[in-house]
Amino acid sequence: MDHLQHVNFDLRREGSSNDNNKKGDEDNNMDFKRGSWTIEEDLTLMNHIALHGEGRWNSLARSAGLKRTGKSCRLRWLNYLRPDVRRGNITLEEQLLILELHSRWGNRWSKIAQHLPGRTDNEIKNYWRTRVQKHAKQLKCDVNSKQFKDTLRYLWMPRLVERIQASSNSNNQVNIQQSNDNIISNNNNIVPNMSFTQENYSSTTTTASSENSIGTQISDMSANCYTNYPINQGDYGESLISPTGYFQNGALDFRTVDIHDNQQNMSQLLLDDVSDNFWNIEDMLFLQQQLN
DNA sequence: AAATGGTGCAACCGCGCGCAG
DNA sequence: TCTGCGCGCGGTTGCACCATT
Repeated sequence: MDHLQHVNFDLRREGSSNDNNKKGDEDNNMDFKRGSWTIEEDLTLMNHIALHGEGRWNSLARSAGLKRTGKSCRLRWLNYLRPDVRRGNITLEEQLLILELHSRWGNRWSKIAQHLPGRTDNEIKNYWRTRVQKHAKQLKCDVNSKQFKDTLRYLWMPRLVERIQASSNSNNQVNIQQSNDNIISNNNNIVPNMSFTQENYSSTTTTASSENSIGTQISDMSANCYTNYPINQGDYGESLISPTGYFQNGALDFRTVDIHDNQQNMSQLLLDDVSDNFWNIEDMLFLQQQLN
């Protein structure tokens, strides 16, 4: 039960308090339990939401008999217990989408998450901080610098597209419509018509590594998100598939790329770091090709 | 085998917005 | 208009796990 690995951690926060109780927040009230959620608490919350739906989190927490703040319940539900939440490795397609959308919107994690089915803003934020910022740090440049943004935009993202295309060529095509019919539930609050027990608990909190049909189908779907995935476009004025226009019709367009403008920067990056597992040997060769 | 350091990620925090009264 | 509450967002924290020494 991989997803429960952290259930008992963070006990240091148990019972701690803070005087800044403002705006009606109950977060710092000593009467509320803090720290890791137990299986029993999870089951209580899931069953209550299954019966009564979500929202009005403070009163929900009270009526469910949970000694938790509404905030804590909401967070637990949205980031962990929702049936459609998807955890596990961020796929290449999702990485590409995150980079694209972040280049457009910045740290608007929830907005970005709306376009990655099953992914939470917290998970995307964690991905950005642990992966992308790490690489910026290793490349000795600020994550918000033009240098690093250019690296993402002109080298990392096209490279991801190449990898996606390479992998999609070797995989069977997926019936997107079928996936769409069966899966698309992002942005909707799903209240399954079932109650949760300890026995079916694990199957309701899916992980990406599990071979359940939902995880597989979502993965299949995301594999095609740059070609024909009918994502909810929300407030996009133009195509979500190619927000910045680099990937029109699924094809790379380097017309706007003047790699030589960044030649000095990129050369310095190459000198600075060749050891990272993201910028592997293949990537280094690719970068050098672009610079020559 | 033990110690140490790095990483991933769940959970917490403060802040601000929107809405109802 | 003002006030309080509910909620969501982005940033931060710190433990468990894992790899390395």
